[in-house]
Amino acid sequence: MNHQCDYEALLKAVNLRITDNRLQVLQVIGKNHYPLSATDIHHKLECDSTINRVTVYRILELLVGNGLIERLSTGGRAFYYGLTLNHNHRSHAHFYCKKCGQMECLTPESLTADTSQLGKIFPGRIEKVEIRVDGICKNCLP
Amino acid sequence: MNHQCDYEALLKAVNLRITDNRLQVLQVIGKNHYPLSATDIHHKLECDSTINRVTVYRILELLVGNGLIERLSTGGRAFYYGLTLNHNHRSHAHFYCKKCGQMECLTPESLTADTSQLGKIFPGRIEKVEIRVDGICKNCLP
DNA sequence: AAGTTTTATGTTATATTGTTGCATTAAATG
DNA sequence: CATTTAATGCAACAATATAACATAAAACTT
Repeated sequence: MNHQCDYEALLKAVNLRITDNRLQVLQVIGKNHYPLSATDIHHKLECDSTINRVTVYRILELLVGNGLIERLSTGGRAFYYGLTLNHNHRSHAHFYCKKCGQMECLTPESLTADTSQLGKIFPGRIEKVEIRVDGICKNCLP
Repeated sequence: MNHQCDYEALLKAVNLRITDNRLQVLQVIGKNHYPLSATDIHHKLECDSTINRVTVYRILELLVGNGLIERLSTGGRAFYYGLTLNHNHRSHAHFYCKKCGQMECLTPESLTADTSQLGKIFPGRIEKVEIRVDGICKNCLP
């Protein structure tokens, strides 16, 4: 979503060391306009580097834990990852095509949730609200 | 959610044969007041029957396919299953506690989504909208 | 700068969840 | 009752993620 990010700065901001692998993972996620799975990311990186699959998982976990990326669940079995919302990346829902497995970002306007009541009445700690639309994307429609 | 269901009638209504295993799976899901994973369901059934793990998965798939139950994704790795919405079971969001892994149904009022725009502008086929709140439930709060 | 500690990465093994293929049992149909 | 079809069980497999331990790289200490 956010093509011009300074990924070094992002890492620095949360006190993480800057390594090649971390930058590459962030870059792949950042320049993609929809969320990717760990396998997607690993495949993209394998083209020009030799990063290990497990390292990808570890970096993803680290970045999620530090709030730089977010982990989305899908109608399928894998998690997908996208850059965390920021000033030029507002909260939005996602569409998951159960045929091709691709995630798509929906515009913030197309689907909005009113969470104002929830915060008042729910007794636990709320960390995030995930809205996902499942179906068949236009490319996979018969 | 819906304790007094006639599960035989539900199966009949969608032209599925009535078997003991199917009834038991439906009963477990139906009498539970929050969605359960396949493993949860299997464990509950193993107490007084000997149903196979794979059979549980197959029945769940069948029931989802026929619209009797719905499959929810969580912040974790397993799918959870609950009875499909009906007249006394309105559409609602779910809360997932990432500590104990339990799902909770939220009241329909506490969180509502406006999907009116989406249907108009989205070019693919929309099958469902899933809203999940992740966090820590009150029992797991420190 | 050399040695020590800490952190990041790689490698292999394992866990979890779900699915497939095939044999067997049970039910429905003729 | 014989034949076909459907349901279940069992064993193997597949996909995704994590854990345990070894090694490499970086940071820190003297």
